[in-house]
Amino acid sequence: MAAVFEALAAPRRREILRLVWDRELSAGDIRRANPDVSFGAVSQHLRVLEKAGLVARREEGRFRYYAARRRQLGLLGRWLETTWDAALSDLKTLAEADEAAAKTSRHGRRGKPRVA
Amino acid sequence: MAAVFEALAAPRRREILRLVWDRELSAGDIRRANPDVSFGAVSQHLRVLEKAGLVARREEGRFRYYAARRRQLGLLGRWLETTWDAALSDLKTLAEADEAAAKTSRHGRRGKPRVA
DNA sequence: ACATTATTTTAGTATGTACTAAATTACTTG
DNA sequence: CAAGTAATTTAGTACATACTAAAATAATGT
Repeated sequence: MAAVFEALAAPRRREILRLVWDRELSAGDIRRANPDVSFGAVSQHLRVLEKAGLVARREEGRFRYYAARRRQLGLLGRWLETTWDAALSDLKTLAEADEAAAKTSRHGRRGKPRVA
Repeated sequence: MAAVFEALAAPRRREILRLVWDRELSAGDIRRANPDVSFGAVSQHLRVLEKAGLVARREEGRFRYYAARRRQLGLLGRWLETTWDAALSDLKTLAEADEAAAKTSRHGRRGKPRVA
């Protein structure tokens, strides 16, 4: 359990886990999705996730494919999913409110955008 | 979500959360249950847990009582419970195996104890 | 064999954080 | 009010860790 929480404490690793949640990606794919970080860093994060049992690794030629071990995560996995979904629908709600406001005023929003 | 995982990443905070899981305890009680750490450290941990929404704080006189916010934890809370239960039953299994071994040999165990 | 591609490993650095001791705030009681 | 108790806050330190650059490992293609 300790390893699981330690692994999920880092935002970068949560992002990686989410990235491989419903598709298998190679280490390079994951690097490409995180261009602001070095390949070495990604590789290190993957090792932490793997040791925590959060992702599975499959070797194929010179590629290493990673995928979330959703089955073994059980309730924790489902909690993650609902949390991610909630965050998404919050964004959706904001966007819709924005849309409605723009329509009402018949002008676009001014001032600071609501979402950074 | 970030705050939740960051809070649960520290073993000491997981222990405190577990301590207030099914009873409300004062900061002093929690300190007394963790005699190897200073009161200041406990207080800091409690603040982290509270900011993450994991525990609720109630003031009464000069006491501060803390309790886990189990309701709001939903599936995550249930996952924690099952994990803690699993760890417990592992210990139980070990103890029973030990007991059986002792009975079979009609002597107590020798050598290193199985659980540190 | 050599160059190329994919990934991991290592060494070093910089920031984050768990901790302590001491100062501070606030309630309670003689 | 003064003394004692409960808890928090602050400043400082030691250790953990996220990161980078570069070297190492390994499979593929020419």
